[in-house]
Amino acid sequence: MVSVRDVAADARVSVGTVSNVLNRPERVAPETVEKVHASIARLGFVRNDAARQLRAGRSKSIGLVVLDIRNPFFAEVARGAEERAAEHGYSVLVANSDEKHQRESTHLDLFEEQRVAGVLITPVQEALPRLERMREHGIPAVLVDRESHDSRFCSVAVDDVMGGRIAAAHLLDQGRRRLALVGGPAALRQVSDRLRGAQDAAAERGVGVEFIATDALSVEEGRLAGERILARDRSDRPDAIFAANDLLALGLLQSLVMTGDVRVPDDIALIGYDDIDFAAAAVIPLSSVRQPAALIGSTAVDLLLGSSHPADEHVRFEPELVARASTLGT
Amino acid sequence: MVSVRDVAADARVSVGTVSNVLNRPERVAPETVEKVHASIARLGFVRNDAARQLRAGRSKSIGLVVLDIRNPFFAEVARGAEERAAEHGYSVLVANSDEKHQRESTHLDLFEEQRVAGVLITPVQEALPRLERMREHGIPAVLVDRESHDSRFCSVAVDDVMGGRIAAAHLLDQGRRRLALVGGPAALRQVSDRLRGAQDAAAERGVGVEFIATDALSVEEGRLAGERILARDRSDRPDAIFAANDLLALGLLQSLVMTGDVRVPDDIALIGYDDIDFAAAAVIPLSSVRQPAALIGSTAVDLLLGSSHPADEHVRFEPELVARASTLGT
DNA sequence: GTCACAGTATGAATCGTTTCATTCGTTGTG
DNA sequence: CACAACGAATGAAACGATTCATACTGTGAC
Repeated sequence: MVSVRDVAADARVSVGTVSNVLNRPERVAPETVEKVHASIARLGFVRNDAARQLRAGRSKSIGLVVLDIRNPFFAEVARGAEERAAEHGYSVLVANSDEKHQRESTHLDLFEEQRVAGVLITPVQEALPRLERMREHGIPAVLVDRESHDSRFCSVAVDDVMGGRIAAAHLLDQGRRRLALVGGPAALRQVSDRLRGAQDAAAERGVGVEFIATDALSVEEGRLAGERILARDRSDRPDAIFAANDLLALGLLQSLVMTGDVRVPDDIALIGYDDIDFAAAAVIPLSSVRQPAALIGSTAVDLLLGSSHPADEHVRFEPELVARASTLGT
Repeated sequence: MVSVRDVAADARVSVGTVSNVLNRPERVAPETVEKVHASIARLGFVRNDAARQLRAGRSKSIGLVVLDIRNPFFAEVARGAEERAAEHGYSVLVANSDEKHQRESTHLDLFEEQRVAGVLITPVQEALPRLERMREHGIPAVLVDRESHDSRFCSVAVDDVMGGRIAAAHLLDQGRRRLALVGGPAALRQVSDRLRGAQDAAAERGVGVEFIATDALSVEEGRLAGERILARDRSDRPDAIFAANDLLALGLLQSLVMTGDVRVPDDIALIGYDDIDFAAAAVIPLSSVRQPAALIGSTAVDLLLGSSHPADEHVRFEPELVARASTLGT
């Protein structure tokens, strides 16, 4: 493997000069730069990032921990983050927690060992103590898709309580009264906040919200929840369902409408959350609550790398109702 | 920042012993192990991966370059790869080429600087020379979702020509004769192979296949292609469309069915490719050609890390027709 | 009492890059 | 002609973990 030393020898300059050519060519005489570049090309030299990092004490990577990369919402967040990070000369390491503490923790360990410049994370639950410790070790964190007023972490979030409120209010406006929220695990802030918002909106009109728990926020879990609802007596079913995300909603559609005998929205109105690309093309075009995914990702990077910002800046975007056939009828 | 040296001092042992506790505790006396662990915990020591890598000469990461991480097919491939890699103690760095040479190349540069253990890649076009050079530098590659008989690289692929054949044959079986393939860029092997397979199947029955080019394989591009088709005279439209992937197909559905006046499958039958989760829940449940995404990812990792395998093993999976309403009618 | 040996622990050398205090050489000025 | 000043290049030190040849200790055998 060829190193700066080899390049230096080949170009008949010192290693320091090679390094300067690489990092601040303006301090090196043009013809020397030329000469060194020629040697680099001839020998096929490739900088060793590990050595560079070791010296620098810090890597040029940002860790991103999401709940589920298969959820297009998070895929989009990741893309937004990646793009902005690249502009700053950083790259993004994406890790999946699969909504599991254990996996989240393992990934944070890895990120710590890599001395990432910072971590963007959608915590599974209360990961704050762990993140505090990391910050003491010089690794800052930005909470993504998650409010954090109490703590001293930056955060980028969409108001999930308001989102839940918007979704439920919309269902109520359509004349529905037997509301259910499908989602889980309940410990996820996304789920509990959206539920709370829905309950608030419902309570104002004197109705309650049933909570139908799932093990995860996936299409498959949505399908299973749908089957459980189908197993009930017709009179015992909700007349409106608010799914905690679009994956669940699409799964629900599959079992309720396609294998079941439920008409949407006639029998049950359905609204999802995130407004992923696929929602608009669903069997019954899916109403949803839109979040600016890519913007969330890029903003999180800005907060992490921004030098001017205070240690606890909170950016909050507003969710937006996108009403389609699944709640409006034809 | 606390280092092995600090731990050693705190535990009153040598740095070598600390390292041994970390890496081969069986060679260290139990009580010493105990003592060192206590110091590690007390000081909050975290191993510096850069230093470790520098010494080792190689990282415990695998680079994965996909065309588009927002495509659930690739998200699933990534997950499959990640899971298998974790079993071997490796992690996966996912990078997006967005079907652009430039970006692909930049990511490969980065991976090379990081001395990754290997690269899994779905090349944008002919990236073989570049990959050969990387192999000479000790970084092996496995081609993903891409045949490679000519070269000496391992590959994991699904027979795209056969997939195209299956899709077209199915459309022809439904009595369609004016076939079109929507996809692009044409330089992508995925696109050209699927087109070729479709043309072969069509030619056998004496019909041709129109090629409707798109700039990318995305929902948005599908929408645009749909609009272009809608702009045509009714009599000039195809009666069956084979979309090069499900994203395009879902975009086509959106413009053809939801904003346009086309009935699917009555006026135009539509089939996609990949059978992503969302295909089954589409406005018209989408027929598709299924590929075992997660298996592709995990197999690629096996090929890369497998010690026994020859340098040019080729794993090929068979695509599978999944016929739904978008080609079958109700 | 000596020797061999196993079980542990040691610490200097190493990986490849960057940094920075120095040195070198040239030009311009008084 | 001496000296200041500046641009350019130098090379040793440092980053932190791992490795490996060596040293130490105590036990059992002869």
